[in-house]
Amino acid sequence: MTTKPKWFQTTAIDYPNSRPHIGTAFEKLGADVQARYRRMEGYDVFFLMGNDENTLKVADRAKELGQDPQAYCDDMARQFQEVWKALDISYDCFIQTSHERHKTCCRKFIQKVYDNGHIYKGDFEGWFCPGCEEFKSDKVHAENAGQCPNHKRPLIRRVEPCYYFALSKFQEQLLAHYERNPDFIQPESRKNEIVSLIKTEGLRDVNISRAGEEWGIQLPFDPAFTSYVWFDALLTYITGIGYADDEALFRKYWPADIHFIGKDITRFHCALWPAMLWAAGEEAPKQVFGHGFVYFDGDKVSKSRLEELKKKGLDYLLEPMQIIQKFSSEAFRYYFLRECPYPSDGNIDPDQFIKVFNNDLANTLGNLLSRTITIPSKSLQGQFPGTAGRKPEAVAPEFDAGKLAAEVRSRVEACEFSQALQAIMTHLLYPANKYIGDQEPWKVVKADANAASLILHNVVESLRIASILLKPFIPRSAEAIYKSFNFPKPWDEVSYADAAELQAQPDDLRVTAELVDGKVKPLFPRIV
RNA sequence: CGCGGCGUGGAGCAGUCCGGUCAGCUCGCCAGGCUCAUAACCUGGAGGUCAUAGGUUCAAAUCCUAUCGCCGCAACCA
Repeated sequence: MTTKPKWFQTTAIDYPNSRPHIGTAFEKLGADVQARYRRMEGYDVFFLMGNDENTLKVADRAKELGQDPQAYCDDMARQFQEVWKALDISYDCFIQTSHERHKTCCRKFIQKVYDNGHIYKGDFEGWFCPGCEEFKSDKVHAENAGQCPNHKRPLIRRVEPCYYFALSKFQEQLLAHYERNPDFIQPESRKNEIVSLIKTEGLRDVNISRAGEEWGIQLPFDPAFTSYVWFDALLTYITGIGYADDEALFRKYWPADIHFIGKDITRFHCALWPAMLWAAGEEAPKQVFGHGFVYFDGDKVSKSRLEELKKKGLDYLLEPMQIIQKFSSEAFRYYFLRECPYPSDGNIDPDQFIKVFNNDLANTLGNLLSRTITIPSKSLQGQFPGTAGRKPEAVAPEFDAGKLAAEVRSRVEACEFSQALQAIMTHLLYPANKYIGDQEPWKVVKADANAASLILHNVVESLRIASILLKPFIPRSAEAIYKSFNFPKPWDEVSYADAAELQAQPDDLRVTAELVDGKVKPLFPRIV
């Protein structure tokens, strides 16, 4: 019995005070490609997602709507998962931080950190707004002439007892960790950012308690306080794999292989989180990946921008569910993965969306499938005679399946999804379209059916390779392409190794796709 | 001097880490070919001082310095 290597990955947990938007979807998409790729490569994958509910904003939002906070959270969690499922995000577990399972985990963890002597009681002094009932930073105080920007009332100096996590103690250990594990923070620009932040500003101890709040997790050693959101939010990464209730599962999957996060929360994941884990006697995660953001036409999507888009009828582009309904989940996935370089920022643009879809998916990939199938289905009884046992030929002299598979593989592992897709297009699918045009099988078939069959065989092989390489990106379409022919290897068992060489098949190839009038239904109907 | 990113033919980008094989890709435009295919496909063409100015080098989009312009984060928006 061989044991599969494990792969544990997470995405950032989201605040459910509004519906999932385009940016959160972007994060899940990249993570999903990684998870699907790892599964294909034989990893035992655990893909964790969830919602971060123990924040006052959530409680406030529920109150606004006249709902019980828990009911509100559960409903939002349902809505989030609805979107993720529609997008084919293949998560294994969805955590809600307001659920008891998570709270048990937090208490156990926080108690451990406390017992290990990394939490101490002190005082917090700062500028407090009675209207907001919260402390404001010195910067807010300075920039607003001592007034609360929301309430336009003077901020008052206030001191209250609190608990601190001794983050500063871990500063040197963190810097040493980054040094020893150069891949811990990806991409590299994020790492430079965090290192210089720590070196110039230093790490201060963090106030991890909030007083007098009902919504949240009580500190196990002092129920008068609830936990600061970050101190509980990060713990979802271990809750989901059984930190408090399934030791074996936890030991199997921890440490995480990769945490996908937005670049804005890098410091929490790269500094606070490893320190917390060490404080509780656990290992730090192996890697934190800070992806870029999605902008609309080069700008951030602000409230005012949203109003403007609504007037133009383009606001649907910000609502994942509406894009999926208007186009398809595959179109959605492809656009973002192709157009937005995951490590850096990307753009959503309605015209570009249609261009990318039509060019890559409709004209190149979908059309290639159509033109490959029509000749055998109309002239050769759906067969490709003479192909049994024959090793297909490359569609271009410079095409090298092994090289392409290796490139796509390394791009995917580095989360450079747009480059992976570009490589598939440039090295495989564009040449395949050119090949079929140059060889003119529609003419050849009139004189020599077998010769035409062999030409098309080479194109079918390109489609087979493309479908496998594209499987993590557009799983449904890739499957449809693969299953358009009688390849003996089951779809669920293909891996990138199967795409790394031109393969002979035992039997003559045959069209197995559903046909109407001798033609396949367009896989990606052009958007006009 | 808070931190980070970007500036490449009309548009959007890749290439920059590890200088030469680089000026590449998609769209758009012009001309032609083809007709198997989703009015799809293929070929050719026009169009670029690789932001600017210096420097290093036999050689710079690529390395160094400075300048200009745009953007993001910095404040619980991923």
